[in-house]
Amino acid sequence: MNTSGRPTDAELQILAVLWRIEPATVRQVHKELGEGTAYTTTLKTMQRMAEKELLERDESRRSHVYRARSSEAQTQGAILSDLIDRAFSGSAARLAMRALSTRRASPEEIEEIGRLLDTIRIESGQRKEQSFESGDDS
Amino acid sequence: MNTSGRPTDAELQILAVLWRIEPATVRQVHKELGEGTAYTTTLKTMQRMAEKELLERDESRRSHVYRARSSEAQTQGAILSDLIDRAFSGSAARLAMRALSTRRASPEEIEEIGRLLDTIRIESGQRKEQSFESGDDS
DNA sequence: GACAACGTACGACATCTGTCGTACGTTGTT
DNA sequence: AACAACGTACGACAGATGTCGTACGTTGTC
Repeated sequence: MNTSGRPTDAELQILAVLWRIEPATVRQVHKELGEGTAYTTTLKTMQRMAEKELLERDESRRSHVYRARSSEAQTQGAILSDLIDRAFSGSAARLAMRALSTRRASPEEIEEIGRLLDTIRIESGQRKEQSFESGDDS
Repeated sequence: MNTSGRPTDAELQILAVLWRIEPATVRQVHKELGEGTAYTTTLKTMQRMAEKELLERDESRRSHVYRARSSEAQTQGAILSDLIDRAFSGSAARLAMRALSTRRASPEEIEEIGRLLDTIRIESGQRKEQSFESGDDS
């Protein structure tokens, strides 16, 4: 069974669509997926996802309307957190570097990451100053 | 079926061990995994991995000796590349930032990523200069 | 040589996944 | 009213996965 509530391949594919057009009906999602499979396949998967609490659905209309229960960020974070523990010895940085080394990012994105790093430095800097400046140690 | 040759949970768990102590016998791997499952479970999984070409084994000794066919870096890269496409619209940077925002990294690691960013900047800078600085084309 | 240890090879399962086909009810159109 | 469209609910399946138990051969030890 899945270690966490991690979505399967088919589920993630559906979530990716919902992250773009949410909420949506099965028909809409199926259309977005390119209709490479039978409509009932998408339907079934979304129903199972609703059972698993991955999606929530509004049955007030004839065509039920679905939306993800967790935000895109939360889901991505959960997937990554799981992966970080299982394949990167618990180090988010290792995963990040591996991703950046494996797939090229645009200069704009590189700068964006640089800014994120600055933010993180400041955040942990707050804490750091206390043990840095003060000459005491332990 | 798996989109790519992505290892499953149990397989990744075994790979993680091999990345630390390679090569290794089933017995060793099983021990490292904490023996939470039957020995034959680990054996079977490793045999299946060998069939799938995820592992290669040396049968010259009584206790077969296994090792990963792809390096840790390659495997991690493959897993991430797949995930980048399926959940991050193809952007490695998005994935990296999500990881860094979700799980805290140490100051040392932050600096390490900073240096990686510099390297990437230089690499793409090489190419850039030509279309940037020089007014001529050749 | 007899017997316990240890290793591999297999066969078997229960689940989970991805996929459909079919049944059946609701809406909308003539 | 009659019928085509459209939607959901289900049952079914094949394949992959995670787990074992059992069978059987090899290695050491008394």
